[in-house]
Amino acid sequence: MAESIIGLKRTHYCGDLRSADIQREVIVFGWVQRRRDLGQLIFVDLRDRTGIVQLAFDDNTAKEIFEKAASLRSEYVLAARGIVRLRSSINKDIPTGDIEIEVTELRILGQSETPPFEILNGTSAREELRLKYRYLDLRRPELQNNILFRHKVVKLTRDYYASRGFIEIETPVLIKSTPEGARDYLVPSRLHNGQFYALPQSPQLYKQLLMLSGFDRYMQIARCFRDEDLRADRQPEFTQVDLEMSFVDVEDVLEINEGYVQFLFKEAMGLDIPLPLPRITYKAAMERYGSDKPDTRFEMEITNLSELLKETDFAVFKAAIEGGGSVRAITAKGGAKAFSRKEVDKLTEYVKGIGAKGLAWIRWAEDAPSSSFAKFLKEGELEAILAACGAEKGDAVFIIADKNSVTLPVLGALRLECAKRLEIIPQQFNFLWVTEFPFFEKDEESGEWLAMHHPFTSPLDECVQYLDSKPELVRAKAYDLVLNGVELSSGSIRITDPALQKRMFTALGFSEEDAYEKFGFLTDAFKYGAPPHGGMGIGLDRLVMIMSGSESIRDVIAFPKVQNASEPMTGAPGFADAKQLEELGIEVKNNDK
RNA sequence: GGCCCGGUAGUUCAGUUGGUUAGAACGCCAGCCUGUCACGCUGGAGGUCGACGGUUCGAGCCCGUUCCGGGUCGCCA
Repeated sequence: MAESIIGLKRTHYCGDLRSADIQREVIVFGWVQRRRDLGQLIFVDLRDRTGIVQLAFDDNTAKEIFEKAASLRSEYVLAARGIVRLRSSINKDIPTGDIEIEVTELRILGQSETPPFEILNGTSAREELRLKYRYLDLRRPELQNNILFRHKVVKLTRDYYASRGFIEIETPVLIKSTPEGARDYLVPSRLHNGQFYALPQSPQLYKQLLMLSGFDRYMQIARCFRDEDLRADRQPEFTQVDLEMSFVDVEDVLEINEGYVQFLFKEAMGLDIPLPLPRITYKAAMERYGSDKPDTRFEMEITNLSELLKETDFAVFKAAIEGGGSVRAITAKGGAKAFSRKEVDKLTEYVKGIGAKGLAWIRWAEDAPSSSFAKFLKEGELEAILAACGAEKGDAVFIIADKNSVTLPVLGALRLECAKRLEIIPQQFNFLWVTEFPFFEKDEESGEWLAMHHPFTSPLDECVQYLDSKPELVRAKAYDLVLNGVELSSGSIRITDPALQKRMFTALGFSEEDAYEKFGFLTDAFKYGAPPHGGMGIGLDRLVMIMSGSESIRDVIAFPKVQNASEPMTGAPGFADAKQLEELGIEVKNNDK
């Protein structure tokens, strides 16, 4: 039977008590972490969100309280009143380790069955089980600290942007579906059978309209939804720090957000992030790192060997170069030893899995380098390759020859893979702005030009001339903020000139009717005085994940979803009952419960 | 949708070449124990080996199908 809390008011959190509190009468609440019963002496570790304090029961304890203490089990919820005293043997491992509470009143506020797994840091219970009992897993200090840390980040975020004149405004969650980009989550309409709302992939259009309304600087901690497959750093619903500013260009947006990064890391972690943050153009990022989100915590940059090898006889290299592609390489320092022939075979399988036809390699372990292709080379070519790559004895060189759309991303991925295996990535926070993204992206299948960002992204002023003639040359006022190889944030300056917007839609292959049907409310709005504006959205879950050193985005979300987008605790999604479906005018196959 | 890894006691795992009654640790239950702090000691309970089917005299182990979880590629303007 649970006892009443009436008459008891907490004086302290468990983890806050210190030797300064000795002799003080305190009341604490918490969960039983562990009971150590020595017969005539019982110790109970009581846990709340601040930490653990030891309750002591001995021959001074009233018989009735002592017996109650003996009946305690793991995860019982207790109220304890008592006097703080010095421990006779001190535990240096915890902050409250020099004191304990001599209990004078004990109430069991809630009993507990034996939990399905032990609630300990570094628990070995598998995640599937922990997610089913998420409320128990969240009792573990590890996860609890993540959630508390997230709260701190959110609060600092609001503080920072509010202090810079940003206004927090909520935008709708039930919106009109726009058939662009990711798959929308749809919500059926009861009042309009057969019609659907969409959940926002981002508040993009609303925040632009707020700029037109004159709010000038907007921010929102916004929930966003994308019905796509999950990853370790991707959830179907996630949180963005969503921002938009009027009367700005690229520089202004980068500047205010650099300030945020510096403020946040200083206040939340005591770290100094030097400004300005480094920048790289999309083109340079692809050439040097084979990625539009390079991890700059280590070097291993890509070397282009095409010029050097343009006269080569080796058919694989020759074909790539003559076909308009390239031969490029990365050099893994110390890789000759780390990557045995067997390991190289694994890497070969790895690159084949991501689109390469094969992997050419050089291992320079002993006196003479061995390689997979030396026999096809002319005299001196191998040496020239090694020199161009800056390779020395002990290194391994990996070469991909193919179209640029293969060589670069494959080497980019291989670069990361090698760095992980070599364990050369230092624990630090490397920010990087990637700027001047291409505006268009050619769809490999259809050959059509698609917008790489959304169609309201403004082109760079000097690129506007190529809009109709050479789309491949058009670069956008679009920028990403990358942290340790993770895309944290994406943003752009938007188009505000209706005429330019029209050209944009045309270039993207929208008919005038199509464009009006989908985005008419926005283009109409732009007729009534649109200030220049731009903004970005910062992935809050990813940010907190990296700051807290978590391996998965699930570790910084209170109730995350698993890979098939279900939620193990509640079992969502679920079937709807027939009446609901009927009201919505929906017929469902397989609606078996 | 493809590929890779995993599923054996409440939990984490071991389980030999297919062979008697499937083991260990932690947890749980009971008893003992006055300074523990991962307390200790003694004893005990606890199993649909994810599910279904097949091969076999015999399957945790081999084969097939399937379910569940994780990672990844596709996908994510």
